[in-house]
Amino acid sequence: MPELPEVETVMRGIAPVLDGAVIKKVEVHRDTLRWPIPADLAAQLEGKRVSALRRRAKYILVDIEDAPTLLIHLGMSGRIQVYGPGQTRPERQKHDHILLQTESGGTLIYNDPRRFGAWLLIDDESHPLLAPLGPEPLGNKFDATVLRSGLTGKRTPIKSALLDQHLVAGLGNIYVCEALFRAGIRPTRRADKVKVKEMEPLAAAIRAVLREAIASGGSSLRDHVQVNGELGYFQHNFDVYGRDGEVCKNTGCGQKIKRLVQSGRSSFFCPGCQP
DNA sequence: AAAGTTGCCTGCAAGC
DNA sequence: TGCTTGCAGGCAACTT
Repeated sequence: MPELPEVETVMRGIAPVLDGAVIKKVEVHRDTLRWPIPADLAAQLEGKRVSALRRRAKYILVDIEDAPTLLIHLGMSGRIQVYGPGQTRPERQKHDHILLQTESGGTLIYNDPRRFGAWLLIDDESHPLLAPLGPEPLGNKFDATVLRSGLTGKRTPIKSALLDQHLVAGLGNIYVCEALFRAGIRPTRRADKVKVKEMEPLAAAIRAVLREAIASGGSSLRDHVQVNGELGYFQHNFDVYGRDGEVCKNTGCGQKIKRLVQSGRSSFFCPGCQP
């Protein structure tokens, strides 16, 4: 379920239970996700207080007092559910790999059928997973200039270039398609052929698509202590993603959305609006 | 039952 | 020619 907006939504959703909480118990029921879960995870976290929750690209970072930072990635199918002190949580389900309990009676459950996710302990952002990441698209270091320099000389399709987390961090397959639609750029165009005057609209489209997705995901969670990552995507209706054969939403266009495969991933675009 | 939101790694090709 | 870099494809494991 996770691109940047979904990860942001999950992070906000777990904050009420985790932020400032003291971790009482950590149960690990699998030794490996994408990578081995640190054998000393429980020992490192138990008895420590969570000092902050952050997001970097598609990673959730849980800062712990007097301990390494917990890095969580949801991969393709990672989900997190949290239960407040008063709530009874269900029996452990299939693919519930990690359970975390707080002193105040909160519970966090990590479920991940495909196990492409990650739970790691890191010292700081110089960690090899984080250091090479590009700027946050919603931060002040991302703009048209970043795009321009990042796309120069790239013969790969613009779609692939934007999926590269080293150019800009946090975009995935869905929101790249959505952003390119808004910017009126066909996903197959060579990255270095995207014009300079298209950079600003593209940067703006990326920011807008992500902001709106966060807003819609966040609102769906407002009254839920339970975090369900699916809400982010579920509540959002996309302009092109998954709409192969359906009519373009732009007024007066009337053309049908097309699907194609680039580097093994589906792309969706409007032939009329994305020349 | 084909396709799926993730990212790392490989092997090959292009370019200098 | 040999090195570096970049890119397309494969893969991980399971659900719908």
